[in-house]
Amino acid sequence: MIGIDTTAIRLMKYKDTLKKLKSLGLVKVFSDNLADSIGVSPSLVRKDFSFFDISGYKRGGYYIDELLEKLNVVLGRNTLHKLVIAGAGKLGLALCNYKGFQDEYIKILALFDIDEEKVNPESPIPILPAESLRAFVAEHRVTLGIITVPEDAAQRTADNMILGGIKGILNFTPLQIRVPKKCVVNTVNLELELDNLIFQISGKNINGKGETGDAEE
Amino acid sequence: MIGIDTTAIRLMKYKDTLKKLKSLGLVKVFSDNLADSIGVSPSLVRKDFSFFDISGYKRGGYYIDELLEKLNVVLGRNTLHKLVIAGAGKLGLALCNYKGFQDEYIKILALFDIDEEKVNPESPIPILPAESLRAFVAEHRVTLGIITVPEDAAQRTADNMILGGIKGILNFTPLQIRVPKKCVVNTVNLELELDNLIFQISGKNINGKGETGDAEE
DNA sequence: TAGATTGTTAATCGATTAACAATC
DNA sequence: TAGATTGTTAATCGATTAACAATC
Repeated sequence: MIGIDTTAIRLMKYKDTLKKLKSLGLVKVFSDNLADSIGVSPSLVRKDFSFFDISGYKRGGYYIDELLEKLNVVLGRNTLHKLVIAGAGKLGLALCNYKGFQDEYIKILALFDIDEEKVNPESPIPILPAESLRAFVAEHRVTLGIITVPEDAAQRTADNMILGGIKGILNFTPLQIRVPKKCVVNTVNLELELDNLIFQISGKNINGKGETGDAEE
Repeated sequence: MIGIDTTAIRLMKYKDTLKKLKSLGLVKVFSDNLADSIGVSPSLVRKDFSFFDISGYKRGGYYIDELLEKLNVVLGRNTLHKLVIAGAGKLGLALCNYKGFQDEYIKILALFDIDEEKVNPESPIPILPAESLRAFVAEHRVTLGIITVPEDAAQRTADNMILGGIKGILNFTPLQIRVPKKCVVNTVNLELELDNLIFQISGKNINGKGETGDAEE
């Protein structure tokens, strides 16, 4: 939620809608349709596409297949992304099996843990010793890493990932991780998500100053 | 990331900084200090506080203890919040043990699952059958729910939670859940977080149009 | 052709910052 | 008192929307 690019998120939502429209047999779509489906103005839809040099047909809208393909390119979904997870605790294992991460273009190669008891190279997705992280990443040219290790090991783990050649990190610790400019860290702070929920329901009960969510009647 | 109130997030960051300053022995803080620590202007810090009727002392800044207490009230951290988790899969169990959720003012009362094999009322945090969710929530006056069930059961689960009296839901399915206006749903879409990371590193490699993260050299 | 939709420029809106009077 | 910081109003900035010429 911090530093997240709102345009990219809209592109992903367009993609979702397009997939649903396609499954209904539709072939073309207008900026107006997409705008309605995700709750923005048609101008913004056109501007988003235009920004990424995706053009439609005056009077004819956009062809769904064509649009999907172009969005996939922009979103990086036309090449395979290799991924490792540091930390084979409950969260790491949960993410490893998370359905949303099973995708043609995402491959989870291994988990890593410092605890020898957890190491198991024979597991369907091997669990390897933490000290082999950097070499593994380098050898397999892994580009994405997920960090679910304890807070005090987070920065060290990130450093190793980056030395190995990882370009993007999804960080599940509440810590602010520092990386070189050429890399990206996105932090998912679950604690903050819960805090935020508590704030919102507290606000609703006490006075009108709490913010409204994405709820509807 | 969607519909999140940026002010509340800043308040939480102020709180974090304040706790750290306090642990260093500091007693007072100026809007300038807090602004630096979270990367906004001092005016915004003062405006945030002023919005919630938190006032300081001209020339004297703010007293850390006083500020922390007031922030806790605004953020709802002065009363106990009862919580249940629907779905005792890997993610549900991981969250149940998540350190960030262990807090004086948060109490996880139970998990619920439709799978009888998983049910275990004797577990430290009991795992109960899904059909008892609504009654349990009502009986214990639970106000917060976390949803980690499969997508197709998400809306039904949310409905039950709300019928039981839950006011805020943290939704881990990619589905848009509909709730009455008096309730709040925040969605943590892990799939989208990974997608977004992929977009960012793809953008960095292909052209200059990808967005930068919160990284630094 | 007439009508409809894109692509883009100008206008609006909201959030953040700068500036400054009040005052300790 | 003189100097420094708050609280708030005006200015700025960026993101979204409205409007419209181009054109299929």
